[in-house]
Amino acid sequence: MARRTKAEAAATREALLDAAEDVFLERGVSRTSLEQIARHAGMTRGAVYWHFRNKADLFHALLERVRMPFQDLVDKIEDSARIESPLEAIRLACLTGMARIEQPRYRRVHSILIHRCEFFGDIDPLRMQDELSNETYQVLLTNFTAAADKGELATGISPDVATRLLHCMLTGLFHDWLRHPERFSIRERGEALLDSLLAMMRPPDSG
Amino acid sequence: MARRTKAEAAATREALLDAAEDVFLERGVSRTSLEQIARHAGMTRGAVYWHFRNKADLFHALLERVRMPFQDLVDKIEDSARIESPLEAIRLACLTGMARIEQPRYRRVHSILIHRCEFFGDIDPLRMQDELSNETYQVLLTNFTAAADKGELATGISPDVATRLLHCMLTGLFHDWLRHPERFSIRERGEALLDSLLAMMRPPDSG
DNA sequence: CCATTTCCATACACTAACGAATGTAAAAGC
DNA sequence: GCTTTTACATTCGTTAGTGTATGGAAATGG
Repeated sequence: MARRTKAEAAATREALLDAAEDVFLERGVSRTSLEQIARHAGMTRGAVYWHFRNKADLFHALLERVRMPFQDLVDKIEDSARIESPLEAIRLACLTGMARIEQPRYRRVHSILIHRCEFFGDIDPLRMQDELSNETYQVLLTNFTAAADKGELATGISPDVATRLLHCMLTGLFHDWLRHPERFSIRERGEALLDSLLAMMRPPDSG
Repeated sequence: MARRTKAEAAATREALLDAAEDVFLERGVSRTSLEQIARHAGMTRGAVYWHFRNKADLFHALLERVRMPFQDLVDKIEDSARIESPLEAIRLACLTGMARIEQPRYRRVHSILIHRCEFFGDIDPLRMQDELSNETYQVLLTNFTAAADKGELATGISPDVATRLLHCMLTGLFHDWLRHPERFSIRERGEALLDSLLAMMRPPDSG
């Protein structure tokens, strides 16, 4: 086979990553061979070993394609809503996050990470889940604390409890949805649950 | 090596299952060989292939050891609390479930199922999670519906929303805890969150 | 326009793991 | 007490997957 142009080479690299996404989702990471990935992309293992060192390196590249700068998302939210109300900032942050996660590429990669792979090489899904979990927890906590200071939380509901409640609800919703993403829209159901929970947290006279 | 008595044979079978639990947790299911399991139990692969057909059969036996009859748990709860209040029945069911899950054997097997294995053979962790999820959802829904009929839910909170909120919170708490079971007790933190959420759901005058 | 590099295909060696076959000594059954 | 069965250990053949080495043709740079 002949050498490709640079654009073609970049295209086959993307095709390999796309194929890996497909086969990983279908068969699980450990059960898929590099041969299967190459065949699914219309290539051979030679192409795989040219673009990536091994399966772990390929997997790492898969994650890189969806690496979302979490702090950017937080900053954007805070810029637009910190002047108004912390609870509204929380609402916007959650909605934006869910909208992003619903995009096919993000959804598929998270599905692979959580349901289709055990830890291997230098990649530990548990650590990645943990980091994301802690980040959202911290953001929620600071905003709920600010909300309490502004009197947006009902008496008897501490920022700590509010944070843990919402945090658990979000991760639970995420896992339930990820098991069957076709059954419902996480953005729609998430918004309903989020609004219900936030309404229950507000002081009784603010309805 | 000589033949063992029936009791000794049963003991080595349990030892093999114990060893499998250990190695599965440590290395993940797909990355552990039957040789490693056998060695960890002080045996050889011959013992493994005598007691089990293959790795899938061994894994199946692992699950059988913790197979909890969910309906029994539900019935026991309903027997003891259906006469009083549906919300109290929910509370008891959740507490009992969390206490059971906190036992080492249940915890370890669930950790393996969720974090340490991809689907393989006839075992699909997603299907098992889904069944458990649906069962708890149905139990919660019927009890929350009964609670609404008895006026135990605040106006504006439908049984449907209440069910989904608590259900998401429980699965989220479960996943958060299972990632680091040593960080906190799911029973203690779960009870606090559960009480907070149920308090927010009750009509305002019932405090 | 020529040498070199690139992008992949093909071929090869090597290993880990499986499953079956076989060996074996003691326990169970009668 | 003799045979049969059990409960493993040991050995062996086979295969799937990996990583590397080599080949080749076209693109790229000068």
